[in-house]
Amino acid sequence: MAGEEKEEESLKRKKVDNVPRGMAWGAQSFASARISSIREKDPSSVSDFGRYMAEKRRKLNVQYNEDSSNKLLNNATAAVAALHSKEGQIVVAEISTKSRIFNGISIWVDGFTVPTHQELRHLMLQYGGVFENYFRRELVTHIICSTLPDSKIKNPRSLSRGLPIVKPEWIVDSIAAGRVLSWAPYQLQRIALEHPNQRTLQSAYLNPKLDHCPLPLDWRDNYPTYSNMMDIDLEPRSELLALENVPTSDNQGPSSVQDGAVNFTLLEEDLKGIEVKADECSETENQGVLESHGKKDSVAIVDRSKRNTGAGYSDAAAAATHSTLGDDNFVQNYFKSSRLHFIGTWRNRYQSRYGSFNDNSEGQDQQVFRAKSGSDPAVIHIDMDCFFVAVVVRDRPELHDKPVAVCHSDSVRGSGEISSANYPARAFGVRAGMFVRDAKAKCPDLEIVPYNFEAYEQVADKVYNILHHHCGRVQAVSCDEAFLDVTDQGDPCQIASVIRSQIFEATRCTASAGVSKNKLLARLATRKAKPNGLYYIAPSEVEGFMDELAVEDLPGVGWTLKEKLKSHNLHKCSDLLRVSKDFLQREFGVKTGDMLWSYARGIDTREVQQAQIRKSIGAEVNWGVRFLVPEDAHRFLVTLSTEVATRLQTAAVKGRTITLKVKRRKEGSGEPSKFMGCGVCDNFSRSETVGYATDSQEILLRVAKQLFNSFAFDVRDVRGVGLQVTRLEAVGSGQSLKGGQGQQRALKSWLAPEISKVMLDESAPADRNSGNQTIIHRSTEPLKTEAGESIPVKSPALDVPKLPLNTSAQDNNDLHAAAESGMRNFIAPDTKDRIQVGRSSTKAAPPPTNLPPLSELDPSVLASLPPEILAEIREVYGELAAQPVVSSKPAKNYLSPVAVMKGAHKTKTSEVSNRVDRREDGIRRVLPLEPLTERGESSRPPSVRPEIVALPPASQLDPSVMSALPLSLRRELEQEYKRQQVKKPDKSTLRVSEPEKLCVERCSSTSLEDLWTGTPPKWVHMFKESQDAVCSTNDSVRLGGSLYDNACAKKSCCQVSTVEGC
DNA sequence: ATCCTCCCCTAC
DNA sequence: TAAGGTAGGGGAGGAT
Ligand SMILES: Nc1ccn([C@H]2C[C@H](O)[C@@H](COP(=O)(O)OP(=O)(O)OP(=O)(O)O)O2)c(=O)n1
Ligand SMILES: [Mg+2]
Ligand SMILES: [Mg+2]
Repeated sequence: MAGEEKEEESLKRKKVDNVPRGMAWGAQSFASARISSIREKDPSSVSDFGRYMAEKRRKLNVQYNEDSSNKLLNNATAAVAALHSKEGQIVVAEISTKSRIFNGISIWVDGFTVPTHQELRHLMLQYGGVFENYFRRELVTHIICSTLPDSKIKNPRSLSRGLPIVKPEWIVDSIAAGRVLSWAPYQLQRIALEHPNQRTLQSAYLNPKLDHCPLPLDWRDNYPTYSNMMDIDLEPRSELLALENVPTSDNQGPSSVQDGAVNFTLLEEDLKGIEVKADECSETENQGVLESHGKKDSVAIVDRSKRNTGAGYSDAAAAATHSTLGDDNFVQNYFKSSRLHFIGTWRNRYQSRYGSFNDNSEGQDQQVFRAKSGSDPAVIHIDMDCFFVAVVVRDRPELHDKPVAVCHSDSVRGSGEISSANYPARAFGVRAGMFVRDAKAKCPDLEIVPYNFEAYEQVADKVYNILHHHCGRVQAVSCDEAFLDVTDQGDPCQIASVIRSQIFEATRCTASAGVSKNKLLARLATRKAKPNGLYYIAPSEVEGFMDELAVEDLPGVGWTLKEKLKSHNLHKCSDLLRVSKDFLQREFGVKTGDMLWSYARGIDTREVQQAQIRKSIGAEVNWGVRFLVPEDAHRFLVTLSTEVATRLQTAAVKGRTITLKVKRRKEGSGEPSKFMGCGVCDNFSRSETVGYATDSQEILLRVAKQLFNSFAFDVRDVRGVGLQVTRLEAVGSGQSLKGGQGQQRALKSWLAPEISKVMLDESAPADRNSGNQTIIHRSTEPLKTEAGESIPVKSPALDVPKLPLNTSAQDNNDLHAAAESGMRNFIAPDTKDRIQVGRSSTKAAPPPTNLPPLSELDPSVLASLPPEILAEIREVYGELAAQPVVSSKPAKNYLSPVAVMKGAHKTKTSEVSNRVDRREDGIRRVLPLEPLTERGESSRPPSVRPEIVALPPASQLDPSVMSALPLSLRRELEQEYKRQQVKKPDKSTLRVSEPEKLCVERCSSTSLEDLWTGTPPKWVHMFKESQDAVCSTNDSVRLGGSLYDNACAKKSCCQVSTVEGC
């Protein structure tokens, strides 16, 4: 165990910098600055600005509301579905476009509620409202709270400064009523009044100062010293006390919010020097809430985990209560307390508020103008000093000279990580990322303070309001850090100085600032300025400044690159001047080499970018991940896919490529040194590209399961799982499809096998321990394709051929649709996830009577269909059904990654991604597919990509299937078969996976007409049932896994990351 | 050449 | 106990 830890420690990459630096020249005392300077500057513009920003944001019908850290997840979609189940998709579609009843309403949910956080979040999202994860007075219009004890609000209305505190039934009832009901009857306060005892308690919690301090109130008069703040610290508080001192009218509520002015009152108030004493919420109170939730959640699981425990898990007790095994809402509860999740999602929350303002849409004219403008470019970099510590410590004056760090754990033996250390602590060598036990070893008197994420959020908000007041070009780097392009705005140092002063006055936290001519130098200057300073690097000083720096001081040079440079005897920036750019590019890559060469000279051409289009959305958990049986992993994937789907929906984007990342305990490594950590792991990732951008949880889950199973790992070794979606497209941004021949072919090819697929899935009920399960349902004869190829029967991989074909977005403007779709499983699983379809609704032509009602087609399923198919569906159903997208590239074979990995076909696309799998001999690792592998290798040149033909062999197509199809489709289908028959058989033409054959067979034995009966049609039900089958693990898969492991062990060339941690 | 895919690296 | 996430940049190598 000790050795294990050593290994981890040695593997851990640590960055050792952040050495405290001396006060910089140009540093200015914040005390000398006056907040009033802003007000004096242009009071009206401030107010105009606030209103403008609010209006901008209000216009954003896209709400980012990233991250579901506060929510319970499990029943979320169920609740939504329950509300909608009767309406069906079309109705929901109408809701999404016409019934944005919560437009302008932004809720924050306090404590445990019914519906849960997650459910409320979904509801708000669906009905045009906003769900805030972190409370901020200026953003929230209503606080939702079920019960008083949970809320810990003792005088809700008073402490919330007029924000209504409303029971969640208000949300539910309003949706049911189709309009926003008055929240008054739902006020929580009424409950309070009905319970005198509680009311008495409430008054005890009242902050007298809040009641007696007339507003506006200049906090400087009341909090000139830290000693005054102590009062606050001693008072009982709740998270609801995170208030702004915003004067509120009695009738504040939705209406006053919707005028758009309320959201940025903070700025105005700040600029007037107003601060509320109760500004900061007590982290202890927050913790209490979190803990109570955690307990509640844990209780439910402990039983189950006990049932599971005992399978040799060395830390079973801990796992039972602190891992995926012991918490059905592990993902959300974990994120709720994760600092890295907080800072990782912060930017999205920021974008949701400033996004439309920061649209970066500077015309080229402007850019050219700026480029040519005579004045020197000026960039300010602002970074809060030891941010997390500073925010918490401002109310703990007794700590402010002592070494303090933020950490979950305060144990000398703890493995909690230091999030931030103040400068006294850094003098002892304490650094962010360190284990607290190591920090305490360096600094025995280190004081540990807990996190207060809502306060960080709030302070960051104030800071950015100030930044935006001074500069129209603000690039948010993180919650405590930003670049400002202040070219042509006067003395940049003066601006930076004022900003620093205002930040301190508004937040009582110090910021440091760097000023220079580009981002690189500004950032380096900030480093020099810290703490609480300002540093300016004049053009003439650049050279001398850079020479002093070590290479790792350059942004972008981390541990790895530093080591590489070191191996070339390049230690300092001045060393980099000695070598040619050619050399650097040869050695480190073109861009990296150029970066090194330029940065070493202080050259940085990057612009201050206000916003950037997101390219990926994902969530991962590498802490507390412990599975005993595949079902554990499955349940985890449900929550993970729900999380990612929610993020996609919240961001109003869909994506096509779904990537699953898995961390697996490295062979021979024991328990991680970090409690519940992932330890030393190998990293794996595999991706699948679906035919059409999706944000559907069902599809994400399906793919995730498939990918996960394809690894065939022993789930007990899995230590981390991540799910990411890329190739994002904005919802509604797709191009229209035009009708075409190919599209009709596509639809046929979709529908026919689809039915079959449904049958198959239904025939393979989930049974995770049944290794024979899949085989039972298979023919023992290889499936003969039209091309005469046979497909091996026993591939476990073929058990999960769920995905639509990978098609490339390359021909985005080429609307011709080649009919190369494969098997599609995507038939409406149920009535969830309907939002998006409605968006594109125009006028829906009445569907042909012999088609299933559109309401039975799952929009999320539709969303994943290839564009050509969608186009055809749309032709039939009208615009409502189809989101346009174009893709006509030949699809990759529709085989599961396992099959692919085994060499079922050799195109690169199908190769699965992680490096371990990529070894040349990787093909041979998995025995079950050996026959196919060999055949595939020998009979097909690598360059030949198997063309996918979704149609099963005509001989196996049950006539009843055809008759069940709409006439027009049937005709097309028949034509298609005819055409294929005529066509010269191409051996790569038809690669029907085994399940497809099965499907066809099963179809034959079933009354196909029946499939279309009922509401929803039977096949919808079948499809639903099929989902679990997807994830079933069987012995065959296991076998593959062990073989894989062996092969992997043999491979010494695996470029697998074995670093503990991330 | 250029694009795409699968990663690693970096920063907060 | 403890909450090791997130997203972009870019290199390597294959496909086109
Ligand atoms: N490994 C890390 C790095 C940062 N953070 C969080 C805590 C920090 O307070 C905040 C901002 O990061 P900074 O790099 O700006 O660090 P600080 O603000 O704490 O210190 P400095 O004064 O050096 O900026 O992000 C974290 O939790 N873990
Ligand atoms: Mg900082
Ligand atoms: Mg920072």
